[in-house]
Amino acid sequence: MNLKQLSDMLSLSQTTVSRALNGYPEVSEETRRRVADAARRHGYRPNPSARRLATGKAGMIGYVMPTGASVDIDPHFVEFLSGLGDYARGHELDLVLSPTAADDEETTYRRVVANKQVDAVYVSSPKPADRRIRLLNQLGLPFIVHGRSEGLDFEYAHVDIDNEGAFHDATRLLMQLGHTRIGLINGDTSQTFAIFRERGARRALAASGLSLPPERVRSVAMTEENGFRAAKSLLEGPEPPTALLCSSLMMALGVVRAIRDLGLTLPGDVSLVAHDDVFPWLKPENFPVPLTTTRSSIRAAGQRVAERLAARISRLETEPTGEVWPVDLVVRGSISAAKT
Amino acid sequence: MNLKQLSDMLSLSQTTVSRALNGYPEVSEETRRRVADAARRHGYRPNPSARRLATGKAGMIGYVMPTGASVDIDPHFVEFLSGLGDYARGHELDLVLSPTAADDEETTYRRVVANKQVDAVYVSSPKPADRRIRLLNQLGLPFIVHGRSEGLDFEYAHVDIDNEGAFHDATRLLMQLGHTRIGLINGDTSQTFAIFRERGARRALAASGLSLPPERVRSVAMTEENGFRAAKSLLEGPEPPTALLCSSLMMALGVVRAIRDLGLTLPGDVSLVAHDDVFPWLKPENFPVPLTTTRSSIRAAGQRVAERLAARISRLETEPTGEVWPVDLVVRGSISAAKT
DNA sequence: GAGCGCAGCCAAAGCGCTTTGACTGCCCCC
DNA sequence: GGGGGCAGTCAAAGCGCTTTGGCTGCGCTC
Repeated sequence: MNLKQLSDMLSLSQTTVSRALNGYPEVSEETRRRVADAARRHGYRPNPSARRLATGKAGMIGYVMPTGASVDIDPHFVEFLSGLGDYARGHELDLVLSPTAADDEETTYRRVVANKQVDAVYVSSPKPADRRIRLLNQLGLPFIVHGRSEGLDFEYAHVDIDNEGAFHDATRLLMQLGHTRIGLINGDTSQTFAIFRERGARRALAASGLSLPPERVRSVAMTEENGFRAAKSLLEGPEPPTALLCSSLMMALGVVRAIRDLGLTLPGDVSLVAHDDVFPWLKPENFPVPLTTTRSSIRAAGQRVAERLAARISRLETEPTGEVWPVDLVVRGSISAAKT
Repeated sequence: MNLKQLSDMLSLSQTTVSRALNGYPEVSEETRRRVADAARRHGYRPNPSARRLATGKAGMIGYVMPTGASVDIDPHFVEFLSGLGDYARGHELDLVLSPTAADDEETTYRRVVANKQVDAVYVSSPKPADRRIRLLNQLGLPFIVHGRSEGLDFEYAHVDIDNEGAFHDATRLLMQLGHTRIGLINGDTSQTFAIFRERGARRALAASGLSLPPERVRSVAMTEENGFRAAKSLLEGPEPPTALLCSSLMMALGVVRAIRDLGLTLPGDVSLVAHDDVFPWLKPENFPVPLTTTRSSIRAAGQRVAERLAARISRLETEPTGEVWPVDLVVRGSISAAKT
């Protein structure tokens, strides 16, 4: 059933039927009702390809997804996706993933824009002065960044969590417990979230005249293995930290293993605070020693991003506003007072 | 730049230009070259919306993604996605995720088909007599199942691993070490992969006149927490198993924690074999005791599925053939001879 | 030299929508 | 009663491709 058949059936023009269905005002209420009725009865659904050709609107949101042999999509993505889906499901909004070589995202973005494949995109894992953001801003495609960049000379819409505040507070908490040598096992500092976290830790330490020397920081891809290695190298060094901050639960697994491996106790010898993105399949309270965490649900962020993306598409939202969510600090058993 | 402009520029008809670009034979070689040259120089790219309207082909593959408050997309998905991306990236194939309520996938599939949004879809986590497969078969949309269903009266294309064989072999190995009471901590048996695994274990035991009584089996969502609970309840029961089979590394984390929690040793008191889907961020060799695993890369499966999907779209592949991959058995430290 | 086949090209008809611009009554006002 | 305004409707022109069904002219055959 297409528009023509429907309009013939109703002895109306395609114009009128189209307008009736799309809520244009210049259609009488009665006609509108007749049309809506008939459309429902016959299960008429406008053909999206045709509509897209005519309007240029795709009814989809996009994500340019870096892939490649050396690229691992990380499991955070799936949580974000769950959130996106939570919202999109109710709105018949589909998501288009465009795989791209990690070193050539620009081409893919341009293709996506040129093809009018999607009405908006979201950008994840921003870096400082992120080129993708600059590009999208310039191309004029609506977008929302999950996270924040830095050093861009324009505003852009984003949803982020207060990474700096979270790690500041976590660090201060450790300091209140008497820790002065605090190590940071961070994600890759080419990404802003990691930079902010480090900054937060540093700021808290500085407030008491302490510092976070480079040798007490590790910035690595957030895997169990890297967590293990980082913790081990930190704890085996001279003047080992008495407390560790860790940017992900996956790394925390490795950290805990390293602590045990070295015959140390948690939290007796080493206190640990990790960041928890709230995975259903790995919970900080279920660690051998329940983990104190800074907590923020990535899934919730996904929902919000989807919601705002939809708002931008329909022009309900136009300002390039950022929002930054506070992060919970959840105290559990993995921290204790520093030995004196 | 659109077709008309390009053809005007070349003083050719749109027909000829279109045919030249799409490799039709009734175009002279010289013309074809001229056209190709001009197209490249001016960066002409056919508008996919128009093409799709004209041909009905979308140039995308789809996935109907269950979501909802009570649905957790699991991290295996992201690995599969990586694989899909590995292939798709080189072929400008995009992936459309259509979020759906978990209890109403059919509507979404029908919508996707009616809208001609995608040229093919893949189906994951099949159940016995899976309705989605039946539906797709009936609707005539090309598809590939990652995994297998059972009890369907028609053939369909799929890529699966030999779950039964894997767990059979793992079980046999444990039996060769003298274990007779073997427990199974499985995924949700509403899914065929879990059914096959259980069957494999059962078959191996039966071969020696042993059995796998229901009280020695747990079938749960594959989270760390569930692994912990399952292992604990198995090991605390009467006649506890001396060896455990476990369907995922995430659960294995919980299993290991339970073993420790009970003051048991791995592999002294309990041997453990887990299935490893090959995550970059959690590796069996990095467990406190390196894990013996049945191993198969989900990412590789994703690549293969994408490849075959593309082949089906272009009608290079038409037979509903299934392929079943053998699974590696990788022996590491988590198993030992049963105490006598 | 009539007739045929074929290579190469083209005009035009879709594909199924949206949107522009115009038209028809009808009411109302002066 | 002529004219302006407005509500409601419509025909037709896109959107940018693909594909159908010719058409032309050349070389060949008998």
